[in-house]
Amino acid sequence: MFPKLDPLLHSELRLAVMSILAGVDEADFTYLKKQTGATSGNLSVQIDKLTAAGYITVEKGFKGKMPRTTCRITEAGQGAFSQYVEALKEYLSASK
Amino acid sequence: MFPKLDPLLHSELRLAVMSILAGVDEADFTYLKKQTGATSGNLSVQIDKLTAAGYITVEKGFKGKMPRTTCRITEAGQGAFSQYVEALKEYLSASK
DNA sequence: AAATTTGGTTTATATTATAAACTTGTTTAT
DNA sequence: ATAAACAAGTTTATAATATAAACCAAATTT
Repeated sequence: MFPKLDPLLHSELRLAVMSILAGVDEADFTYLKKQTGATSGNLSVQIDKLTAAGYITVEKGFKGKMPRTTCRITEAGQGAFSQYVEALKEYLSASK
Repeated sequence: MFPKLDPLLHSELRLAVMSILAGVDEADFTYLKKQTGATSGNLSVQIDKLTAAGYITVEKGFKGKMPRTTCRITEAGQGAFSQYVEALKEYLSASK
């Protein structure tokens, strides 16, 4: 009745990050930070976890002389996100 | 952009419990346990938290000679659940 | 050239979820 | 009548998670 929710996505900040990345081609660290309102430390850790899971990829480069970390969602990440959304609907609509 | 998700509801088991209670007049401990597949210990703890938050009420009685714990959602609980659902939608549809 | 800002990472702490062990009482079998 | 098994939970311990605080290196500003 209640499907298991992917613990990697059932986290406020990681979900927000995935939600942003799902709708955009790429986004860099500072953009994600601004949009989510997260602290750098928290964001850094959560990005690592999503990367380790293969849900996103991280590319490190420079924008001029400043470091720049760019994130993209992967196919696997898109799939997991969709599945999570579907699973969650079961929880939200069980009352019907 | 991303509203804060009520941490009391952003938990797999508590959300399942609230989801069930939102659609029914009352439900007892064993019913909730069967429907959610949770262990007794986990369920007991999460019910306590929902009770402490005022989201549900617990009534202890007997069914024949056996103890029976009946749970109901409160007005506050209904409200918090609805708000949570609305907030969550922001996360799921940010990609649009 | 000192101070500040940018863009992060690492480490420590607080919170949470979960499971394991225990309790109390009831049925069922011997 | 008594022991064994079961029901319905609670309490306590452990593992996992989230979050914040502290730190670092390089670039920019004053």
